[in-house]
Amino acid sequence: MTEALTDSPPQAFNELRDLIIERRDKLPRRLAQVAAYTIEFPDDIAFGTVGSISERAAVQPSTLVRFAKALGYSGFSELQAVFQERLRDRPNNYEARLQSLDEHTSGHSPAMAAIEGFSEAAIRSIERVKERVKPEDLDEAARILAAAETVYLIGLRRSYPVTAYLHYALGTLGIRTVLAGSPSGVDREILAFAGPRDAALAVSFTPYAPTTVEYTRQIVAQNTPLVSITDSPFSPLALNTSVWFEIVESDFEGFRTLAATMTLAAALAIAVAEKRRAGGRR
Amino acid sequence: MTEALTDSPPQAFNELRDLIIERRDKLPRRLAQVAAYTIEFPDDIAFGTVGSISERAAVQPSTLVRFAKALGYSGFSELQAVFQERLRDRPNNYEARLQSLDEHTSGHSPAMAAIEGFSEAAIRSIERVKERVKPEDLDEAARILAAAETVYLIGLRRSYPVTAYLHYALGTLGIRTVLAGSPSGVDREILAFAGPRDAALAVSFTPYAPTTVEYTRQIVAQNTPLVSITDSPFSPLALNTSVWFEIVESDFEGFRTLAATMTLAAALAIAVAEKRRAGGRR
DNA sequence: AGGAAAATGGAATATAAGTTCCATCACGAT
DNA sequence: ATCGTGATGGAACTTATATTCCATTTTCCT
Repeated sequence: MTEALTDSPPQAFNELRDLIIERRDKLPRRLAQVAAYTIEFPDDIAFGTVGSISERAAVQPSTLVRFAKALGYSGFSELQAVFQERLRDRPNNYEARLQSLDEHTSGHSPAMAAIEGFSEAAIRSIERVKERVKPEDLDEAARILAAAETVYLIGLRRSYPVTAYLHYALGTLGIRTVLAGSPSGVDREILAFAGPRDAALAVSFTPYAPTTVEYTRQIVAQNTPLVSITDSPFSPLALNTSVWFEIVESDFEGFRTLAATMTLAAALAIAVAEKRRAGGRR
Repeated sequence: MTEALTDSPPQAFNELRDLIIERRDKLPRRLAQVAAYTIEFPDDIAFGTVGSISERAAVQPSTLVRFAKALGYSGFSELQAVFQERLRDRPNNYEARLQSLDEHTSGHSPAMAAIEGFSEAAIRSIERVKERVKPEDLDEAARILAAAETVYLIGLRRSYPVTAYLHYALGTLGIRTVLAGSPSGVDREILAFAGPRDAALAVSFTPYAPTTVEYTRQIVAQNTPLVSITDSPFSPLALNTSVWFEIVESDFEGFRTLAATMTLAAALAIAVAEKRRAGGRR
């Protein structure tokens, strides 16, 4: 059996990469060839099979196993896992930024760790909004809300701050809104006033408050156009809705911020205001 | 054999995603369950094996194959390939990513410009929080709030969503809160109950709502410790306050999001909860 | 040049993976 | 209530994958 390393092989891709580069010229010919291939086509290592990779790298399958063992892994699969980790859970864009965040985090007070953790989660979430929200949807939502005489805002529990914000934001922009979910408790009666010439905006995340779902049903039944913000295509709000947005807030220690949702809400408010200005008064 | 589709199944991830979402509610129970899992954990589909995925998705291995076939693929492996493509050949280096981001930005609809603009503003604001907030301040604020019998939350207008969020967040963490600023209009009387063994948290930004300023004066006069979140050292809230945080939300076209404030609020909530847990009950 | 040690290619093997099949179950129509 | 269709769970089967083994070649030292 080939010699194994005394200490355990790297689990992080970057370390592994460094190790391969460092060892490269001490390795025998075929193994060096594999080393070069792994550095050049890391994605292929992550997804390929021993057979397919060996073919493309022009070596024998057994050579790949040897290579992994020479690096201290128990077999090729173990080495492959490291290459896969690199591609996993990568929230597309801000990886580098987040990584530097992680480095800062360690060694701080628990309070500061919370700040860093939530910042990281918030930035990720916002990034995702940018990627996922379709311009057409935003335009359509803005059109609906801009055309409404009154906008009914529906949001309970965690979603309530969002509707409260929109209540404020749309209010300052001269758009009449009615906020459901406040402690008044007469929401149903208020929502009964909504008609086809109004519009409603509902916000709800898992676990969806039954009341919110019920309200949206009522709204739809009254032929009032509905725009929703929710966290999954399978959310009850995503059905029967004129337009809906998917927002996935990353969590930190099981707790979620509202940063991304607030960002979308702000954009929506501005878009509505612009539509109103452009489309003339109604 | 199960029915196959007439036209070929999607090779691009986004199309596949849309297809799954569209078909979701027409699928039988177990297949719908798989559908939800694939949307929620696409990375797992890309890297897992039929065995491991079926275990985590709580279905039989055969169900995964059925799911793939129901979508028109020849088998699970073919569907998996689409999930892998999504992760392959993604540019790693930071600059390239940012560049592609910029390219997306320009030439989009005004609606999308709003999303991009607010996202940028929000991320910048959050990063500033990270830099500016002092760990000692956060610790001290958490200590004050954790020691309080009741936490009084003061926030009007744009700040109201923040206190509403804290009302919810602290509530779920088992901390008694009273929310001022809601439409009830009896805030002053409610705040009169606050004493030295309680604490208050006030949030206010320019232009500072006179009512908020007045409330904080009242609170301080009653010897209730006060934590503030505001946007300038010269804010009326920064004076006479036990601890205060400076949050500057970047604006986009004169409009401000609450992303950074929400992030700080979340961190504060967690920090308080941890202090409570660590420090025993009072 | 001769020999030992290491490296290599390729076949053999054991393991794991994906797929198929069938008995059973749930549900809707008659 | 009964029948029939479709869905489901789980075992059986087939394929392919990673790993091991060994004969052969290469390398390097004396």
